[in-house]
Amino acid sequence: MVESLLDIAEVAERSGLAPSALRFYEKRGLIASAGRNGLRRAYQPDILKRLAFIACARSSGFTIAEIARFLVATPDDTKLRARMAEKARELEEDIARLTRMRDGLHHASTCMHEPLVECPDFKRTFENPATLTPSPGHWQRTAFPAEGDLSRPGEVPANL
Amino acid sequence: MVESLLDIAEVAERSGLAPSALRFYEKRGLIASAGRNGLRRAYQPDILKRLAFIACARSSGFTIAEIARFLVATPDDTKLRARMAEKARELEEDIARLTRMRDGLHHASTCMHEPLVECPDFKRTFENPATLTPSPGHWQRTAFPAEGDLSRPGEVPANL
DNA sequence: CTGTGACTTGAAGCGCGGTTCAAGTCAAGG
DNA sequence: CCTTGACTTGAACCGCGCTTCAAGTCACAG
Repeated sequence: MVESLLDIAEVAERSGLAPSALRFYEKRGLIASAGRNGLRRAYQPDILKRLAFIACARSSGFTIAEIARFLVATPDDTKLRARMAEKARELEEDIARLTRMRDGLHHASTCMHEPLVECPDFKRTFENPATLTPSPGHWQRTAFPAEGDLSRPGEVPANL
Repeated sequence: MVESLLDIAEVAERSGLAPSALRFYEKRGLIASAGRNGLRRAYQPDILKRLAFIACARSSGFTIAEIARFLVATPDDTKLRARMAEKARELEEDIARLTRMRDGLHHASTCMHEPLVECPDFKRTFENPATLTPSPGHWQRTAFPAEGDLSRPGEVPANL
């Protein structure tokens, strides 16, 4: 049982996270190592599930600080639970927005309008009611290629 | 017709964006002013729709640079269109992940496990197959309160 | 003509989520 | 024993998406 522990490198590889990210998460209280082998962190195997949850939460729009709070939450923490319920509702909106965006993109990828954003069908997707703008303070990002040459499709101003 | 133009302050108010953000978007090529009144930018009313689209795209995980490219895209830009289709597929995954997270949160907000993250039902939500980790390079964020005292629910390490 | 005050600019700064770096430590192999 | 090399640390740095700041310009009121 003493030997079921995972080295940080192994955790990094299996989780897809950089070792530096693991140390960063530890500093922020998201994870903890089960002990050390010399200087080296040793993790219990179930750290991987925790990391999977963290990754899911991160990509769902939670900050590191939020996740840290969620991870130590107990049933009597009513405020946090209220916040969870609120977050669940926010996620509904996010889902609606993403669905719109997906539909819009899907159309744009096959539409013949010049330029694409001027297509009436496309615009209609974004014209309607709520679910367009996120509740204040709420966003996301996706790093674009950096690899692969998608970085220069439209010859954007390129200023700065 | 010459008087249907909007002042930057008006656009800011109606769009919910800060004037600085509008200037920033202009610098990045996302928007353009229709002209100037003295020094002041004057915008055509339909800028608001464009901004709504931009906000939706931003909150769907697109970077400023991506949006800039999308906004100038034409039907013959096959690479970009391929990327759009790919993005649409990624959004499917995002939606699946958000849906999971929503369900997990919804359960956690009414569950009696101590601590909440150890609830088997909750864990099961995140245990299964794909749709857990985002395709590499892909994330989002949500600023937490800052207002309202949610900032200290679990007395997290507080280091740093 | 003289404020006033909302805009203009470029440059610097900020918060987040890490990565990178220099310098140090340790276990294992030869 | 000494080397090797993967880990350790704290601190510095980075990219993104803005915001803030100092200094300047302009339209309009009085």
